[in-house]
Amino acid sequence: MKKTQATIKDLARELNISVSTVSRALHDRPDISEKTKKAVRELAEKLDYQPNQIAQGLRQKRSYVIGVVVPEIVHHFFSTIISGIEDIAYERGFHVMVCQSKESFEREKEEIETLMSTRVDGIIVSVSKSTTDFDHFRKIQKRGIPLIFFDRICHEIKAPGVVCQDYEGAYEATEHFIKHGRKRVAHLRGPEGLVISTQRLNGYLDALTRNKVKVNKQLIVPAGDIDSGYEQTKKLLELPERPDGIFAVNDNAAAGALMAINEKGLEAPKDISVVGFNNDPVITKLTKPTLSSIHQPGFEMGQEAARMFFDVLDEKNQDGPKIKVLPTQLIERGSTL
Amino acid sequence: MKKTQATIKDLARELNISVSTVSRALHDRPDISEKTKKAVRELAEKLDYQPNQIAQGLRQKRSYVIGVVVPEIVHHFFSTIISGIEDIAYERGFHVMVCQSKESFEREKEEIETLMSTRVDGIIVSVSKSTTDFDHFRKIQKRGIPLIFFDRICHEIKAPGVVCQDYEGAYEATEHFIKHGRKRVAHLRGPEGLVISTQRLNGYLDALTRNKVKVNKQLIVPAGDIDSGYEQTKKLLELPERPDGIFAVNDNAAAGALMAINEKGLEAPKDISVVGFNNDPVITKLTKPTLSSIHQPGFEMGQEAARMFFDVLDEKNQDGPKIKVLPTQLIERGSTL
DNA sequence: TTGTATGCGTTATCAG
DNA sequence: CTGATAACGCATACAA
Repeated sequence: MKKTQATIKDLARELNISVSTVSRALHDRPDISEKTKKAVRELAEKLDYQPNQIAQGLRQKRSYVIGVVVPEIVHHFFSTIISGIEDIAYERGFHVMVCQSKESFEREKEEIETLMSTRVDGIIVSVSKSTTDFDHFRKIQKRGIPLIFFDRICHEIKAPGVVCQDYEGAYEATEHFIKHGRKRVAHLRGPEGLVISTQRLNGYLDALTRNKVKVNKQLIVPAGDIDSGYEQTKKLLELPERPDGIFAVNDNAAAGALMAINEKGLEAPKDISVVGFNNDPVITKLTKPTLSSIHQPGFEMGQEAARMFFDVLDEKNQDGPKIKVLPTQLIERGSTL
Repeated sequence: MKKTQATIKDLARELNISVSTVSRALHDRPDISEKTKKAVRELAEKLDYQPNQIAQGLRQKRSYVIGVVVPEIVHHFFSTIISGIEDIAYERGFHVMVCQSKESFEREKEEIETLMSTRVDGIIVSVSKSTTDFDHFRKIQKRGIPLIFFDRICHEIKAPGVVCQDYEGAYEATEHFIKHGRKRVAHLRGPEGLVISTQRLNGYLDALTRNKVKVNKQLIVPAGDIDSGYEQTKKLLELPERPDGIFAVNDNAAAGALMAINEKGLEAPKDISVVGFNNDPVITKLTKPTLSSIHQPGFEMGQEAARMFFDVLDEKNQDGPKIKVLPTQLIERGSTL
């Protein structure tokens, strides 16, 4: 016995009717008698028939697949977003194909190329750190494939996107320090060229200046993971006037900062307050003390990105691409007071 | 101007040759003149032609997609495995479609159903905690679709799989405690019914008995995440004879255990040693002290699972489904001595 | 209410 | 060396 999946042809042959009748019965079209519908459905059940999406896709020029490109799925934030995208996609019978750029421009280009060759119906992207050329995104649009950005969007390309209040979150965190009397607030900043880094940096800078605190460039250093957060903070603590607050571009860097602080025999938040970004459920729980952080609604961001895709697909976006901004929120824990 | 992707037909029309010639030229068949090949290639380049994988798939009864079902992509271990699978898949021109069961049996069933309807060429699964019925796996095989298990395999189904030395890792960890004079070793165990839980439990039990340490059932409690690890350890520390070592089924539970230990004013590893499982790069760094853990080769496990899939596809597995066991390794950090 | 014919983009078979 | 044609599985316009 050969193991093959049943086709409508098989059903048609067995029932002595035409394939089109089978097709229509399966789709519950009104112009088919209840009797044949029932017969078709029963046989389909019996033979465990499942429509071949490949064939359907070819016919309807649609794959029912959304391509998603993220820097790394290991990051809690990105995997949460993927779940959000899936949530909406599944409601509409779409699947999600996830690719990782691993923060490499070359890989990002390749992944997009292969997604296009699988004829995904749309591509949702968070751009890699190292991407400075954007032709591969233009290519997507040139082919008429809906393109949506999330989190790390690309201002050079006219496309819808979802971000969260990076600027406002950073502003809030920084101002929180100042309101509690901290005057030497350091910033562990993200990589240059990434919009979110700039936004968070700007929020930090503006919060300082608007609260009449002088910006000290020595206190702005790059750090994006535990190790660099640790190293950079170690250096910061050597400064003649060491910081009394640290706002980090993400929770990993903030965790590294706390390690350096503890090692130095200092105490957070008494000597130095620390705020991270992402509100990672694991990291914020494990640091000593627990880490205050700016919460980003990752799941909702994924949902929104998927909705934007469907809006483009349904041609609902009358008035050009919009960037939607989702709210962030400072979650206070042990590392601030 | 309509935005459509160029097809083989477009190339043929433009060059005044037949589609079959174009197809053959594109595939670099020997029976086509260099001149036409060159012309075709150049035009393809110019029109940015990309083969339509949907059509190719229909024709060749192959989608070039591997379906992967994991409990949750947020876990570092699983996302690492996915990267491993992708690594091998991409070499062969295959893509990976990842689904999450979210530890729900129902969702696992659904995801597998939809993967089959997209006509994936194979399915690689790590079974959910709540799965106790296995008919959906049998269905995959009944349809002739290659099925591979990894990490959380299913002994009831005859299929190839990759696991790591869960038993041996647990044995090594437990014995390590005993060799260092610990006699009251507790175990934070995983959920019942999961093979890896049982394996790790058995490794723990056997290490005790073979080293002539009496098993104390009070010291075996369930815990799989930070919170339950914390709560259960708190209770363990209330025992008249509190444990002097804790072997946890994963790093999250171990991290929770360390929180309880620190809170109680005890010190690891002096008062209690702790070993986790997974060697999560973030968790093991952040606990106080840093967490010793059993390393599992996640990336390699993914690679191996993918290789097994291709072996089935290429009909290379002459002698029935094999279960491959990858080595684990105790990585010592601050929480043990 | 049902059947016939056609085409989606590609590849394989058979002619020439 | 190249072309015509059929087929993959399905859906739809058009007939009947």
